[in-house]
Amino acid sequence: MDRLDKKILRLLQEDATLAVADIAKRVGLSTTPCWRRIQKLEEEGVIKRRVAILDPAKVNARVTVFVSIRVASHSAEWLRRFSEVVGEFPEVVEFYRMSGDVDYLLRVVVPDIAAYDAVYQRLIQKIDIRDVSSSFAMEQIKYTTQMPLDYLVLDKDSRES
Amino acid sequence: MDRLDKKILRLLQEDATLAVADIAKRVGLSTTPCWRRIQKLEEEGVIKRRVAILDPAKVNARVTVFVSIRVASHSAEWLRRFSEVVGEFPEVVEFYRMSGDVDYLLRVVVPDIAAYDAVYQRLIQKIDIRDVSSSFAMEQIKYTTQMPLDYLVLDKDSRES
DNA sequence: CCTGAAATAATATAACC
DNA sequence: GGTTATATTATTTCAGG
Repeated sequence: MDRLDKKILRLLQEDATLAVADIAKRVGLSTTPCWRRIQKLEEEGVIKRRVAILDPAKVNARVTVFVSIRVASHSAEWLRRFSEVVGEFPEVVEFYRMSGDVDYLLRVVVPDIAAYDAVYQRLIQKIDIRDVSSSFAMEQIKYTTQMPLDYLVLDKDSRES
Repeated sequence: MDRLDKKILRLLQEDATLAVADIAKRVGLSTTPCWRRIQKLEEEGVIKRRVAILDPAKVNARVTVFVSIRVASHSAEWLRRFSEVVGEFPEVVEFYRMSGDVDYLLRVVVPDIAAYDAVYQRLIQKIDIRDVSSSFAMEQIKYTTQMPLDYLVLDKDSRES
């Protein structure tokens, strides 16, 4: 991964509809080698996918709730089951295992508080949780899918990881 | 927005590289009307953009930190300034104004704890914050950009909002 | 608003230096 | 890495239901 790959990634994180020829121009390459780089980045899994980003408000997903969870059990089996259950909820868009006070943190997306309560009820019914605390977001001030590329380690010989 | 638009959105949220002809087939349309629907969804802003999703680990953005912030001032001017500053940090990928105990919540993405500390220092140097609390994620168990479409309100006459 | 055909323009992909 | 073909797709147009 070198400087040019980084530039390409930056562009594709911004706008994945850019034509390869456009990207090539901006990066200072001709289209074929640029295309080959993009292929490689996809094969290596650096680029995982290309997706459409929707406007949450326009699909009635206006409210974000952060759900802090403290659990009873800490077994691997319990976590497996928990992950499975959470995976079934399309309203849960992010799910982290945390250090410290809270064991897990969920970001849940719903149209309103009532819908959140329904999700909450379904969730605690499916799985045993010791303690749940919900925090509501009033406003999403920033949201991006763009990873910071400032920490990328560049290499002359594009290695995989 | 009708049932077919919803299907289209579902597909494009999954994979934005699908050819219009493919989508059309899966949705049960021929390509021209399907293409027109996609155009319309873009014009209406339901589809905001198409982006490449990178593997955080492969671009050295392995660590997620949630930063809870309590502020000194609650003025609109302060928030404007705060938003501006936060916007300059590519490491801050999500930023919410919260209700309740915490005023703001940030999701910060960095390679490691040391890098987080550097971000933290830069941040509190640029802006006056009363209280900051950082929680580290040990593992990202789920992350998706797909909004749940179960709450979409369908209409015979595709209206804008 | 839909189907389907058909023509054109843009782009991706492949072959070759 | 570049240039030049070729194959796919997107995009537009048209006739008709």
